[in-house]
Amino acid sequence: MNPRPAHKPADNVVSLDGIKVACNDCSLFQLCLPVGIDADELDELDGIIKRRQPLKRGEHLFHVGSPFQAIYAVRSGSIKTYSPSEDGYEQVTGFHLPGELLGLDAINLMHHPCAAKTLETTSLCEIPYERLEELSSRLPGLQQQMLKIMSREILHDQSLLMLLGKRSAEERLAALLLSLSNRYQQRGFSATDFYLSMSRNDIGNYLGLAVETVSRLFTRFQEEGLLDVQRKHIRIADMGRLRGIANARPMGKPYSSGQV
Amino acid sequence: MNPRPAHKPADNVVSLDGIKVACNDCSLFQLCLPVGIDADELDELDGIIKRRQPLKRGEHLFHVGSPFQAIYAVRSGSIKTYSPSEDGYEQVTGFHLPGELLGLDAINLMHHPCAAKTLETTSLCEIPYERLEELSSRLPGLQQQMLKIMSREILHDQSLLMLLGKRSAEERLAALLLSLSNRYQQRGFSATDFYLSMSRNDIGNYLGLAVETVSRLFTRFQEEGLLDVQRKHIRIADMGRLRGIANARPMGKPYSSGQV
DNA sequence: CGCAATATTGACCACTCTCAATGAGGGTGG
DNA sequence: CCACCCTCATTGAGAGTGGTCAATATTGCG
Repeated sequence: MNPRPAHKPADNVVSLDGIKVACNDCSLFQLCLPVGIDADELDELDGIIKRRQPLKRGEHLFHVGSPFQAIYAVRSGSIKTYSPSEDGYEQVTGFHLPGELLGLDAINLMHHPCAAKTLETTSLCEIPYERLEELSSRLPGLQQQMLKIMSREILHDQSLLMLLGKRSAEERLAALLLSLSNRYQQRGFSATDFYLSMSRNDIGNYLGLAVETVSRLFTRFQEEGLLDVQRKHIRIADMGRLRGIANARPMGKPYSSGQV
Repeated sequence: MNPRPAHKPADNVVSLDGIKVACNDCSLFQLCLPVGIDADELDELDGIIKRRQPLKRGEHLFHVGSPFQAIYAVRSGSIKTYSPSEDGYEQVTGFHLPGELLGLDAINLMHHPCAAKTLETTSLCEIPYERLEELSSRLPGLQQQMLKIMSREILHDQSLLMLLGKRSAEERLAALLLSLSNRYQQRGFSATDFYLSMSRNDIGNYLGLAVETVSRLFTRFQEEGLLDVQRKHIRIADMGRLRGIANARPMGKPYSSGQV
C-alpha cells in the first residue's frame, strides 16, 4: 500500500490490499474490515450492494425529507451533508471522503434530516437499508458492526462539538486540516498534500466561521510557514506545529467540574 | 397523565400510563414504547435490567476510559456527561433527564469516551450491554429500536452543532431552556416551571459560553419579561417570545450553498 | 472574451470573553 | 444558633477575536 503522491480531484478511488475484493471495491471496509464477519457472510453483504453511476459535481444524492431507503458509501470523490433550516440558511454537518458512510442519521425517522451534495464527480455504493437490516438480523457480527459504526458517528459529532464550543478560529481550521490529512492517509493518500474539494464557504460554515476569517487564516498559516496554499491545493509544511495549534489547550478557564 | 405542577429536585420519577409496568418502572420506554416489541419480549427485556441504588449528587456513574459494560436509563434525577481533555478542561456533552439513555457512545470502542456525573440524587437502571446484544439478535424489533435510538442521538448532536456553530449567546440559552421544557413536558412535568439541576458553569460550558455571559442573559431575560428566575428555579413567562428568540434566523449570511 | 462565482484583503465595530470585585447560599463546626 | 468558609452567581469595566460591509482579485465557464 504505497501512498499516492497527492490526492487530486477524481483521483481518489480507494483501494485497500488484503481485504476481500468485493468489499474493497465498494469501500465498505467500514462494515467488513473489523472482526466478526467471515468470507461467506461478506459475499452475502456484497450481494445486496448496488453500484451507482457517478454523480457530477453539485448533484444531490438526497434532499432533506427524502425517504430513507439506503445508506451510502463513498467510493471516490467527496460529498458534503448539510441541514438547511428556513430561508436558505444552512449548517454543513460533514464532509465525506472515500470509504466513509453517510445516511445513518436517517434511521430514526426513516427520512433524511440533512441533504447530501457532491463536491466533485463522485461515485458511490448504495446499500438498501431494508435488506441490510434483514441481513444483520441473521449475522450477529454485522449487527454489532452497525452499532459500532453508529456509535463512532456519535463520537465524531461530539468531538466536533468540542471544536465549535471551545476552540478559537485557528484551532478549528488546524483541526479540520489534520482531520482531512488523517482520513486521506488512512485511505492510502498523502497526508501532507491534498486538494480541498469544498469551498471556503463550506469550510467556514462547517467550522462556524465567516468565509473571510477562513481566508485570512489560510494566508496567515501560509505566512507562518505552516502550509503551502494554492487555492484548493494544500500542502502541510509543518505538521508538528499544526498539531500543536489544533491540540492547544481550549480557551476558557480550566473548569473545575464542580463540588463533591 | 396530569402534569405535576413543577419539576423539583428529587421529585421527577417518571411514570407513563398505558405502558407495561416493568418497562414503565424503568424509564425504558425509549426501548419499548415504539412499535416492534410485544409483551413477551418486553418481559425478556425487563428480565435483564438491573435497578441500582440511587447515587448522591456529584457521584460518578462512570469515568472516561471505564470499560463499557452497560447502558443506563435515568429513572429520576439528572446526569451530565462531559469529556475531559488534558488538564481539567472539559466539554459538557449533554444533560440527561428522567427517561433518557446514556452510554451509547461507548459501543464503538467498548470504553466510555466521556464521564457521567450526577447533578442531584439520581436513580438509574442498568442494562448490561452483552445481554442486550444477545437479546436483540433474537428480537429484530429490539434491534431496530436500538439503531433508531442511536440515530436519534446523532440527530441530537447535529442540532447542537447548529447551535454552537451559528447562534448568538441568547439564542443558545433560549434553545436550551426550550429543550429542557419540552423534555420535561414529555415526561409529564410542567413545561413552564422547573428547576435547573446544573450549575451556570455547566450551562455555559455546554453552550460554549462564559459563565458570566450566561448569568447576564438570565438577568436580561428576566428584565425583558421572558423568564422568572430565582437561582435554579425557572419559570417561563413568555413561551412564545422565547421560541421566537430560539428560532431566530441564524447569524451569518443566507449562504447560497454554491453553484450548480 | 466577458460574466459570474469564489477568494482575498482592508477598515470598522460588536459581541462575548477576561479579569476583578461583590453578593448570596449552603454546609460545618464551635 | 450563629459565625465562618467555600462555592456559586451576579455585576461592572476593559479588551480582543472574529463578524460585517465593501472593494478588489482570481478563477472557471459559457
